[in-house]
Amino acid sequence: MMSTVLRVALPVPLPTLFDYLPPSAGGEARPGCRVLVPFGRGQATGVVVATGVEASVGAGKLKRALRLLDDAPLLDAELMQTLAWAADYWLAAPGEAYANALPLALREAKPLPPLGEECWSLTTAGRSALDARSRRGNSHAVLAELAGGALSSAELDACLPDWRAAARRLLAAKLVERGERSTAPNAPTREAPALSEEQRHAVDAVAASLGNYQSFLLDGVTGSGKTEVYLALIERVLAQGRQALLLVPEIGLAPQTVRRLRERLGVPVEVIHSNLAEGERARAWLRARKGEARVILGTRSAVFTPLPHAGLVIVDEEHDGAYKQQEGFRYHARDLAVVRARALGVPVLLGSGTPSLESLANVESGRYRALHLRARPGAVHAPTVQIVDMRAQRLEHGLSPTLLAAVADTVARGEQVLVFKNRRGYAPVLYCHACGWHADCPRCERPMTLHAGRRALVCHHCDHHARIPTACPSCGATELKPQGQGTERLEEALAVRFPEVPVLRIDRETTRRRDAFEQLLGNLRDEAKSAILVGTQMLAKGHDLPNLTLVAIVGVDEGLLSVDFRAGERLAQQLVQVAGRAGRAAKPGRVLLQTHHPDHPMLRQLLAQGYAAAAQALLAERRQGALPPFAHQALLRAEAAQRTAVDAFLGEACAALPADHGLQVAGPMPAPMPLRAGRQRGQLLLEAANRRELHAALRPWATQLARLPSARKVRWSLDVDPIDLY
DNA sequence: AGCACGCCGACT
DNA sequence: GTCGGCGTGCTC
Repeated sequence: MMSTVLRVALPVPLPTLFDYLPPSAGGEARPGCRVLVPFGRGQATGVVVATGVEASVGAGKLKRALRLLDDAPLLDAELMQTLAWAADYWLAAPGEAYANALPLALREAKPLPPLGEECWSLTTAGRSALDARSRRGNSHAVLAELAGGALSSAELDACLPDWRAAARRLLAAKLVERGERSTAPNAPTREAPALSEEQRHAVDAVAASLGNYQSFLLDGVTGSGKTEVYLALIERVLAQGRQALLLVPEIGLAPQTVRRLRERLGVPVEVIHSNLAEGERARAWLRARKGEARVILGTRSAVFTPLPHAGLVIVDEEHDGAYKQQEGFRYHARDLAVVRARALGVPVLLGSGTPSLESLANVESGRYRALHLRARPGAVHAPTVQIVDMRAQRLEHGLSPTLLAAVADTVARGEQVLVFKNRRGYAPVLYCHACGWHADCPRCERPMTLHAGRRALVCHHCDHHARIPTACPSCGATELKPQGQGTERLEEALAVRFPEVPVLRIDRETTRRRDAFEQLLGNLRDEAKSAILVGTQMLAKGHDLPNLTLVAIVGVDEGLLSVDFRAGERLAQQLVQVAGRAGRAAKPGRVLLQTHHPDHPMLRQLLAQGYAAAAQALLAERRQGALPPFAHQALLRAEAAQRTAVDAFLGEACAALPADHGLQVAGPMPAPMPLRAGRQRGQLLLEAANRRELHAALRPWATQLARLPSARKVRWSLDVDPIDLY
C-alpha cells in the first residue's frame, strides 16, 4: 500500500501539483489550508488541494511538509472548486491560480494579521511629550491629532498626508502605540431615491432570483441609473443577511462608488484593489471571509474574495477590457464572476451601457436574461450627434472649422467642451519634409511620439526616450515637422484660438499626481464657467460634469481601419461612452464626430440607430466570419531576442498539436507588432467552433509545451479567449 | 519562475 | 590562478 499524501499547489508556473507527506505535528490538513513545505533547496508556502490521495511519485522522492499554517481552510470549498475550474479553463499553472486568489500578505508563512482596522493612540509618555512640546514638525502634528483619541490610518491619511514616517519614529520612541479596533459603520445618511418604472422592473427581476443562480445583463446607457439598481439590490441582499460583491474595472471609479455605498447602506463596505497596501488588502479579504464585510467593492482581483454568505455578484461596465488579466494567470474576472455565482448559487448582474458582444450573444442564446434601462432620468434628451466630414475641409491642427465654430458657440454660452483624442503627446510622428524620413523607435521600429513639453521623442510601445533631432539624420535638412495630432497639440491650438477660456488637458501625463484629476474636475463640476477639456479615454468614464454640453471627437479613423476584428466593437463602445459625457443635467448635449470616413457603415448605424443596433450588426458579422463569440480562440505568443528562437518554438509547438485535433490553425506568424522593445515576437492562433473541442485539444498540449526544448529560449504564454491579438 | 550545477573567457 | 557568463536540469 502506497502512503497517502497531501497534494499541494505551489506558486510556480509549472503544470503540476506536488505531493507531500503530512506534517508530523499539528492538526488535520484539509483542502484550502496553507502549508509550509520544503521545495527545491528552499521552502515554499502552498495550498492543500487534496488529502489522503495516493502519491503520484515514488516514495523516495516524497518529502514531509514542514508545518500546517491554518487550522481551518483559508480558501473554502467553493473557492477551491472555482479555482480548479479556472486553472483548467485558462490552461494556467494550478499553483499560480491558487496563489492569485490570496492577497500577497497571505502567501507568506506568517500568522494572519488582526482583523480590525489599524489605529494609533498616544501612550502616557506621548501625552507628556505633547504637553512638553518636545517634538516638532510632523511628529508634533501626529501627537496633536491623537490627543483627542485614537485615530485609524485612514483618518490620519485624511488629516495629515505625511504622517507615516513620523508615526513610525514615535512608535519606536514608545510615544504612540498601534492597536486595532473593529470598523464601526456609519448609519445611512442618504435616502434611496424613488426608482423609475424600468429600474424597479430590473430590481424586481434580479430580486426574484435571489437564492438561485441566474445571469442578468443590465443594459443601460450612461446616466440611466444603473447604480441605483445596484444599490437597491444590495439593500435587499443585506436585508437577508447576505454579502454582495461589486466589481468595477478600475480603481479610479471606486472612491465615488464607495462613498455612495457607505452613505446609503450603513454596513461595513470593504474596498479591495491592487493599489491597497498589502496588509490592508489581506485584512479586508479576511473580514470578507469572516462574513464581517457585507459589501465588497473591488477591481479584477477582488473576484477571488471569499463570500461565505454570498447573496449577489455585480460586474459594472462588464465590457471593459480591464477585467482580463494580461499576464501570468490570464483569467477574465467577468467570466469568473459568472462561474462563481453559479457555484455560490446566487444571481450575477452584468451592467453596461455598451455590452460586450460576448454578453449579447449569451443573451441571444438564453444563457443571460436581458434587462434594459432606456430612459435617462437626469437628462432632458439624449445628445444629438453630428458627423463632420473632414475631407476637403481646411484643418487647423486637425480641427475643422465646423468643430471650432461649435466650440466657440458653446464657450460663448458659458458652457464646457470636451475635446476627445485618444492619443497622448504632441504629434504621433516627426518626419522630414525634405526626404520623408521619420523618427522610429530603434527597439520597436514604429514611429515615436513627439512630446513637446518634455522635449523628447517617446515610444508609446516600450517607453524608449530619445532627444528631438535638430536636423534630419538621413538628409541633413532642418525641416522636421510634427505630423498628426495628440492631446498636447490640441491643447496648444485651442489655447491660442480661445485665449479667454481655460483649456485643461487631462491625460496620463497631466494627472500623474494622485488627486490632480479629481481636483481639476471637482472645480469644473462646481463652477458654471466655460472651459475646454482636452483628453484621452481617461475622460470617457465616470465623472459627471453638469455644465459640459459639447463633446468633440477628433478623429476616430484609426479605429475604423484597424485589422483587429474587435476594433469596431471597441470603437462603438468608446464613442458611446464619450458621447455620454455631454449634457447630463438640465442642458441638452451635442456631440461632433470628425472623420474622413463619414459613410462608414458602422458609424452610420451607430448614429442612426444606437449602440444596440450597431452591436447586432457587428454580431452578425462575427457570426458570418466565424469569429468570437461564435468561435473560440486560444493564442500562443512567444518572444525572444532572436527571431529564429521564436520560429523554432512556434514550429515545434505547432507540430506537437495532437493529431486530428480538429482546430483551425493560423500561423506560426509574426505578431501584429513583430518587434517590440527589441524583442522578436510571433504567435500561433488556434480556433474551434466548439469550446469543448478546443479544450480537449489544448489541455494535453499546454502541459507539453513547457517540455519542448525550444521553450527555454523564448518567453511564451498561452492565452485562452484572448481579447487583444497584438 | 527560481536555483544550483557546470564548463569556458578577462581580471586581482 | 579565480570571478562570472548563461546553458541545462530540477523542483513532490
